Amino acid sequence: MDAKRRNGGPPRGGASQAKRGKTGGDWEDSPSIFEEELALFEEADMETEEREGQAGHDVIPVGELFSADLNPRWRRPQAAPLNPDSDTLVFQQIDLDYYLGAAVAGMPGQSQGNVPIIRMFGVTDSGNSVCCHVHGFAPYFYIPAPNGFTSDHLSEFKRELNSAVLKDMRSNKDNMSVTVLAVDITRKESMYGYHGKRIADFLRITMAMPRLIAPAKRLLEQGFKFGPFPIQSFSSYEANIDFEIRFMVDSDVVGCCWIELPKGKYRVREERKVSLCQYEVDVGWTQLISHPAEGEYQRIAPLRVLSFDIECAGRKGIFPEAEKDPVIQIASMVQRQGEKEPFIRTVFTLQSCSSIVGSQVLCFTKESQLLQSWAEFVRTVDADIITGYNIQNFDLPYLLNRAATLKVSLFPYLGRVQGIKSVLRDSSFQSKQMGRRENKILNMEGRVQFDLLQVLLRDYKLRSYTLNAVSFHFLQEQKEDVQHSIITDLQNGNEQTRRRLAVYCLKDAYLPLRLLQKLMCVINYMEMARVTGVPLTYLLSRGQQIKVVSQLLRQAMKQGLVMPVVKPEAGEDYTGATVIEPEKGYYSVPIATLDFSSLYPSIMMAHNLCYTTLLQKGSAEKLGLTPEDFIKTPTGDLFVKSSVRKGLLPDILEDLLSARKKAKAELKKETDPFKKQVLDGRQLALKISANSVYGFTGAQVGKLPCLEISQSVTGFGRQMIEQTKQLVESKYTIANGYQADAKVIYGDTDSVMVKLGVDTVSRAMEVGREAAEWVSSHFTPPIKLEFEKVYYPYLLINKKRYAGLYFSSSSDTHDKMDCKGIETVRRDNCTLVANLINTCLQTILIDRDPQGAVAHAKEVISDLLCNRIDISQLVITKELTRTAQEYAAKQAHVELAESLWKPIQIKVVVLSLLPVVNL
DNA sequence: ACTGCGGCCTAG
DNA sequence: TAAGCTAGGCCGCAGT
Repeated sequence: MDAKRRNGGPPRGGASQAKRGKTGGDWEDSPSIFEEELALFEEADMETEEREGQAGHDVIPVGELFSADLNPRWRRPQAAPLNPDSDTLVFQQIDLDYYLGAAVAGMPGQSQGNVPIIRMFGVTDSGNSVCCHVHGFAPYFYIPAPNGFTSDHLSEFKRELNSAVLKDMRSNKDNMSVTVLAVDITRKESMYGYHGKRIADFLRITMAMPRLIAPAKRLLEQGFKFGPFPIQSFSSYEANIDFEIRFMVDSDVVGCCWIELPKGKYRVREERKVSLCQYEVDVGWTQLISHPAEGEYQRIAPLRVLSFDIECAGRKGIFPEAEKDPVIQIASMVQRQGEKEPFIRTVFTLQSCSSIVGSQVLCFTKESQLLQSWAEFVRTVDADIITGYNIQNFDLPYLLNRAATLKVSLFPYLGRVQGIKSVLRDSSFQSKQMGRRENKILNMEGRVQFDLLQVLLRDYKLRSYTLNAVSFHFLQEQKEDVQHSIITDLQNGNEQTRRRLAVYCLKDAYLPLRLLQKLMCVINYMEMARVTGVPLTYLLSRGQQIKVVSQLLRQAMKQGLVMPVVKPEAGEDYTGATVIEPEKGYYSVPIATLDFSSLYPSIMMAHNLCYTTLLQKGSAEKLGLTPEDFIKTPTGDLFVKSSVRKGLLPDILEDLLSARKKAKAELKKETDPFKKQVLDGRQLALKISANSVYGFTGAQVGKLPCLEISQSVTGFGRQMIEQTKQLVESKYTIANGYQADAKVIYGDTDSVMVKLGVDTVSRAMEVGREAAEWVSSHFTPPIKLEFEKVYYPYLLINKKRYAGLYFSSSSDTHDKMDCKGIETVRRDNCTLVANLINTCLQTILIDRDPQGAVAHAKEVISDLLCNRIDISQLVITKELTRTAQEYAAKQAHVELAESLWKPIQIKVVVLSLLPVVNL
């Protein structure tokens, strides 16, 4: 195995070897479909722009020379002159960070020493890139003012804290003298717990730099003495907020929103530009206008998305190492967001390469030239988004290490800020949800790295994450057929064999673009950034919590509430949802399914559950509240009603869900497919966000856990599903004139499956709808039970394991066969088991032929026992999914299942399924 | 043969 | 320093 990973290669081991057949050797055959596709791009190009043309079939023997002007399309459109006195600058911000730098004269904020400066990168409607330095915003946090504190004490407090922080510094390499910029008294209230709207004095402590917040907080916590006050320990508020988030919340900027710099309010940098962007400007942080993503500001700028893929020539059987094995090709495709096709298609090759219609081939004689030129290409194209498959953990690190080995000194400047070197770091990211994940991180200021593999790992549960498998799954398309083991041979062949490799490489750069488009990743992620208010990059690099924090802070600020810093400590788990004991069996009658829509969010809204409404022990008495003022939840926790105070979380949830309703309504009306996609992405983001609020309150090792909220939510849920069962079973009875006594045969968390005793799907739908409406009337809005679907027939195997034919749109034909929890949907089974069970289920549910299912199972098992089935079908996916990353990175072979999945076990699986079917 | 437990993955 | 939640089936394994 010479070079590439991620090629869904053949399993190792004897039995499957024979099936390989089609390896290299026949590369003189007719052009592949992909080549024809490339050629079509060429034709389209010619039509649209005769004069320019991409000279797509050109082969450019670059050799020692490289000019960034080789192709006029590489550069962004010429930027019109910008006059800050008469022109307003409007751009969509896509990346936001901060740096420490010297203050710029005329800008607000400290003028001494290094100051934190927010930097926004973005693109204008005309496709010009912008780098905007935002000045004057400084980090801060709060502490409650001690008793007796007045404004007379401010300067003393400030002085003492400043000197304490200075003394605490191990080294003061910036030679700072001022660490505490300001201390002010403000009227605030803690968001944790209801205490009678008791607004109190808080000290707002502004620090010179973000990294000074933590030591200041620690010193104040440890016990701090100043002036006449005794030594005391201060709890802190909002001292754990990322500086970017702090800025965005305070300036009402959300991720990927449009920013307007009004004329006369900003300055243009001509000389002393530090970025490669076309416009570089300075602005005071209060001068910029942030537009909410509504109306015309829902649009997306023509961002440049660059996808690339590299090939390296490894040694036989050794995974390529950047210190030893050369990079031989880099294919790149660049597409403007919203367009259908990439407008730049190019491949950089080492040694000569025959032409490829529809793409530009640049040939280099020296690898170092190839690398340097590609870096130059990236800077020239000035991509906003960089994508590819596993670029984060393979391609980019490899290129960087290779360039370092070859001492290509100009290579590692891939960001948009001049002079900032891209360096590699290791990071480990750990969460209960995703386990520990080791990642490499490469800084590329101003460009968003959008590794498709990472997106898929986050958002999709797949059996295999190889590019080939993923492409097949989503696009019904596969990679070009080149075995990775022959890559080195292709390279060492002639310009024809290298051409074949280049086509392969181009396709690997093209597929991520196609997938990005098909899955609407860019749009969906942007909408998520807009809805939750975090920068786009956070969505791939951070967890769920930061999104809730961002929303919480925004809502809290409106009401003068501040968020406490809590020390994380794990405690006892709390009780979750109820799963109704299933009446296992095969049902040849329609089963109606009723669901509470957005159960947990609607519980929180209906009962006003929030940090700000929680009555802690003794609070009710202390505040003299009457029983009408608050409720007692099923877990015995107390919360004030919205008549006393409306909670923040219900507010957030209402905003999210009403925005979702709006998006769905607009979606219905919209005809433009592109705008439709945006709206659909938005409603999805809104739904996900609403659902993650509950999880946030229950995250014990989190930013602000509140188990009273989360356990009350699940407590209400348990009560509701129980009550729903009772209601349905008490109303739909023979005694009440119905055909039969209804029976809830199963239910999980927010749903009940009801046998209504009707014999047709359409009747089940009618009664189901009616029942849902009637049950809903017993609950506080916005809690609502909805009719969702009918299963007919229905096979209930166990808790969380069932299958059925799913009817919802029509009562005549089923939409699909729905399988939950069964081997067919689990990724820890070999495909043979999944396929066998799937076929059996189909036979049982669609053909209604359980005997046939048994016969089929027996046949497969006997085939297996007699070695009539290719053992390669027994390849397991368990290893693969667990270490999907390493798999993709190393092209690890999957193992044969013999050790784990013996035929006998398949028998067991099948037999556990079939008895339920009344054999 | 049974039980308890950890690992894995799913349902919701 | 950063990390959404619990319920629960089923497998393999160790101990009795």
